[in-house]
Amino acid sequence: MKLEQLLKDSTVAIFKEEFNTEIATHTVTINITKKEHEGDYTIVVFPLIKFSKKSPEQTAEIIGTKLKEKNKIVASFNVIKGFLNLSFTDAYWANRLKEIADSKNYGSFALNGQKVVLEYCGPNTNKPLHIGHLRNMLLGFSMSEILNAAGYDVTKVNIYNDRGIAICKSMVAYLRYGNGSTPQSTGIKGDHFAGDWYVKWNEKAKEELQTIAGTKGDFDEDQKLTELFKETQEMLLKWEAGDADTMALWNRMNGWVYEGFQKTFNLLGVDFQKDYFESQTYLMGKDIVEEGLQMNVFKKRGDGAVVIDLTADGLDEKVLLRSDGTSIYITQDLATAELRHTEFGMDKMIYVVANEQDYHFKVLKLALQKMGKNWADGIYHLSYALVESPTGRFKSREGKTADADDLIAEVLRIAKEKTKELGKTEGFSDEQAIELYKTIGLGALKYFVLRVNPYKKIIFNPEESIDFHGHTGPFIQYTHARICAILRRAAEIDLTGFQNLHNLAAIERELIILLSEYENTISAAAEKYDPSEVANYVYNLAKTYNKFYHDFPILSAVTDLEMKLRIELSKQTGIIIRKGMKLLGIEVPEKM
RNA sequence: GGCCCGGUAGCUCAACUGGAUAGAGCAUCAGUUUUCUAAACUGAGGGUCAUUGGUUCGAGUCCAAUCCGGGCUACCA
Repeated sequence: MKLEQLLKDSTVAIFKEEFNTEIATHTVTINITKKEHEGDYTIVVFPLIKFSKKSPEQTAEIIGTKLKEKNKIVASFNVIKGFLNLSFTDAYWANRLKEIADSKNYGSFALNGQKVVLEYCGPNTNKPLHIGHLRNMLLGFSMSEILNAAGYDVTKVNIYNDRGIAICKSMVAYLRYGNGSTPQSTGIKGDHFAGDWYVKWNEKAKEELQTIAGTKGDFDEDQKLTELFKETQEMLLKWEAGDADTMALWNRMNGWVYEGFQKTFNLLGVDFQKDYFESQTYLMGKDIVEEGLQMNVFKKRGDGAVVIDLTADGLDEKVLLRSDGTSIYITQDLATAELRHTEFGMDKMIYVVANEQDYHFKVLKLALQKMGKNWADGIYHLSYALVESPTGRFKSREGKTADADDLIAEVLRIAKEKTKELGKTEGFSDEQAIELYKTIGLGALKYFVLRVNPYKKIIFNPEESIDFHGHTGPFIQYTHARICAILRRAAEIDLTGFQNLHNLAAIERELIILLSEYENTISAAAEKYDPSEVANYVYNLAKTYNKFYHDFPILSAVTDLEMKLRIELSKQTGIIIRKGMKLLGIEVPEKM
């Protein structure tokens, strides 16, 4: 029985008995008691006084007295203004720890029968992954772990933007200047290799523009005047016509890119159960548009374009199909959504995509809902803000790219340097040491990104942002390593009966309460689609443990029972830290 | 112009969705190792929660207006 629920139900019953009124369970608000006051949980009685028709103090006093009478786990209570602070018996908390220790799957909910399709990453194949993808991947992966723990059946999918003018630019530049080089021959990672030719294309186009009169100074427009661009457009037409040579080159180049991406995915520990390719979906969508027209949800405009009128919903009239009958992005997305629904029959579909596309996803969801597709109610756009450098947005055109691979490499380098400095790898083999640098470096990076609420932008300064002290991944990892050290020494100790210790220190109770809140944290993170809930929870837990660790002897506790309980407390804290960090996609070392 | 999202300590972020004296970390200063890992712990200073009004027992949180910053408002993706 959940403590909160018990308190709420009891309070409702008390209102019936004492004040002869029915109150709704949700009017009883319960918080964890603030540290400066005595107590474990607090009932805020202000919302209840209109039912009790007594002063806040009197009401609190009555509820407190009756709660204590009815529940022997209530040890004492105090009333401050309208706040009823309840303390539970140490026996209750010691048994709560026992309960957590005994429950095998603490922190992973039973399957709830709901299916989720979660799309994330969504790279273009003409350039390497950048810091935005990094935030996307970390959020997406963590969200899938959290939803899994919350009982959902999650399928992770990726969609590759693998066609169009951009990849053709890479192909043309490679044909012209590549001389048959390959990632293997140059030693360049495949996605970077393809990206380099895309950069080359832009350089060459600019060179060519200097020989052309009548430019407007707008590269997006001017580039169309170049021979290079014409060649690229021809390439695109040949691709669309399925020309054998073009397809072969396209396949070859994209193959390199996927190989490169896969390395990054592996390093980060992210994965997908299914890949979608724009090249396979870009022609789809005519059917669903036709369906919408039949239903009179969409309409054909005078110029032949198919549109949906969303002005009543505060949006605009939105084109869904070009006047020449070809698909655009939204057309594909409509079709892909429908396709996924037939494939998976999911209850929720989550798109992890930057907030630049908020409008797009509103349109997508509304259009499908207006077509009467009930499953569209389960569409959720996990929108996240951009990652910016201290001087503003990272812009590839200004050469201020934040390449994901570079960033990861930099973090690993710093982790190695700092770890060696502290002499933490004594007694480690070379492989173990490298593994540790990776764990710590990635831990720092991932935690840095995930501790922030998704809708808030992140200011990222590669030199300064990665820290290993304080509110960081390595701080939490370190706490875990300390716990492991204790447990190694305590391996032989029989912990049976620890719950019989019935006088706990404040910090011990605080720790048990925190452990007790873990499942609530998972629920909150899943409901809000927000991994930062978990990140902040785990930090809080680690910080509290460190204080406990500092203030109390564990292995050399005075009594046997104290020792047992403290070891168990350490053990459970370690387990929850490991589980919580896993939800963030972060590993924790046993030594560091 | 319209719509969406931000604005909290010098910096990076919290605040249990309307609850108590707004909390952490970094940075600064001062401390804590013969005792389980000092990537730790303790203490100090640092705040007009962008501004102004409103709603109520109570507002960083809700409403209105204003000011800053960003995004969208494409038959691009």
